[in-house]
Amino acid sequence: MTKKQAPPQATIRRLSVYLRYLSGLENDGAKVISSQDLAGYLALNPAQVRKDLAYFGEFGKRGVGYSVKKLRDHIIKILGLQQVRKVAIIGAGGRLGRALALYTGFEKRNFKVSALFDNDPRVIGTVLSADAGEICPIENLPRIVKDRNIEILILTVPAQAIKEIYDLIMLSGVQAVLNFAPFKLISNENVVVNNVDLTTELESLSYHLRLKEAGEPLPTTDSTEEE
Amino acid sequence: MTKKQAPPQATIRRLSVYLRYLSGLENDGAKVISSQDLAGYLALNPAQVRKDLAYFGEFGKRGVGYSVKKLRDHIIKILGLQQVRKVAIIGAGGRLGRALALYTGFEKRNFKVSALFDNDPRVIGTVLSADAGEICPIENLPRIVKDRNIEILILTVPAQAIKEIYDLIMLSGVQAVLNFAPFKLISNENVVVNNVDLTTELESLSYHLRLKEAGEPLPTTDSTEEE
DNA sequence: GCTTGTGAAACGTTTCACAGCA
DNA sequence: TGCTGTGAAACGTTTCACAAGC
Repeated sequence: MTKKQAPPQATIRRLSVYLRYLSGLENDGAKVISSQDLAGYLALNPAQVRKDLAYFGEFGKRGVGYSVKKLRDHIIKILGLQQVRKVAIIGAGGRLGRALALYTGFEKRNFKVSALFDNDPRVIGTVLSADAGEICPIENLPRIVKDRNIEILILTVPAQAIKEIYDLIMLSGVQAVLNFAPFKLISNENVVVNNVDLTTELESLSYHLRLKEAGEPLPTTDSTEEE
Repeated sequence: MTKKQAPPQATIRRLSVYLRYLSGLENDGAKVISSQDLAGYLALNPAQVRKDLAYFGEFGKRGVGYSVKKLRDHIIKILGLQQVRKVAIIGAGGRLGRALALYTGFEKRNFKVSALFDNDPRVIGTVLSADAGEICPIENLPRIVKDRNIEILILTVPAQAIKEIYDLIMLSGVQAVLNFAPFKLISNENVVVNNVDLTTELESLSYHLRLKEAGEPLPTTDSTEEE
């Protein structure tokens, strides 16, 4: 095995998808899976699956495939999912924030919503779940993040709130942010940011609708889509 | 001007981001913006901004920049946002579905939630908003999509529901899907799909946290997507 | 002067094709 | 035989660098 280079971001995301599929396979009692089968299910190229996994070691057996259980355990380790990751939601009084605060799917995947924040006095003090406790004022973010060892912040605030919270986030020392707010947060050396922009998702779909309206029953094989 | 090739998917998404920024600029009274300034604000390369725009025409003036108003209008046309796009939510009884059904931000961007679906008898018949009317049984999806000219479906259903709804979606003739459900839907020639996977977003952040724990340097990346 | 539009170069990711091994 | 692991090729996107034009 030679010197490995850093895996692409896309590889990390696919690992997460492989993991979910492998968990299902294990429940069904499957012992072994080939890159062919894994790729087929997810509409990927088998070589890509093998490359993705090879970034992290040699997990397969030639002529056989990958042990479902062993591969699953490896991916859990690679993604750092053995331990519970504590999460806080900023903007917990809004619709999306509340929905995420009450969403139970995170716990199944080892993420625990452990604090809630908002700046609206009407919701501060409200209790949405036992684990997360009451909604706290945003000013308390740095202290509470440290007290409760929060590792990930989920942002669901309106656009104008960014000015108010950016410095507090940086002060908090948190290292990862999942941003649903309608502005792009840039990763820096201290904080990794994943941006999810619902408007952009809908607008990119609108673009494809417009393309079809414009009538491109095509001579050439187009395939404008991605994952 | 020579033969244009198809713009990358990433370009389409950036157009959506440019559009939001341009709208803000216009409110602030700005008349002209350079690729330099636009790129600076969004942490992009100026050449990339120019290339993105050049896929669709020559909108700028050399030595000057781009007219904020004209560029904004162009992007609206490119993305097909002049007209209202009707949206339906499948899984409107769940937490995320409800939050999106009640979210008012879509309307501001010209998307109108015009129908709601669920398969839970306890929520069918419930009215969440005047425009969307009452929550309908999923069986009615194909008929209602056609009756109300729904163009985009938003999926917020649990994993096991896919078997039940996949054929109904294809039958409905809808051409675009925004999928929040924890399985990957593949685009085909009839339907474009954007996948947003909350678990994958969190797990990729967990990977970066684990990297830092292991004491490795961080390549600053960011994401979106996807897919 | 300044900024756009664009070929060409650089970079990154995916796919191919096959050696190596069970 | 069957499937993995991997260099090399193919492909796609981003960045550079500069000619063209205001």
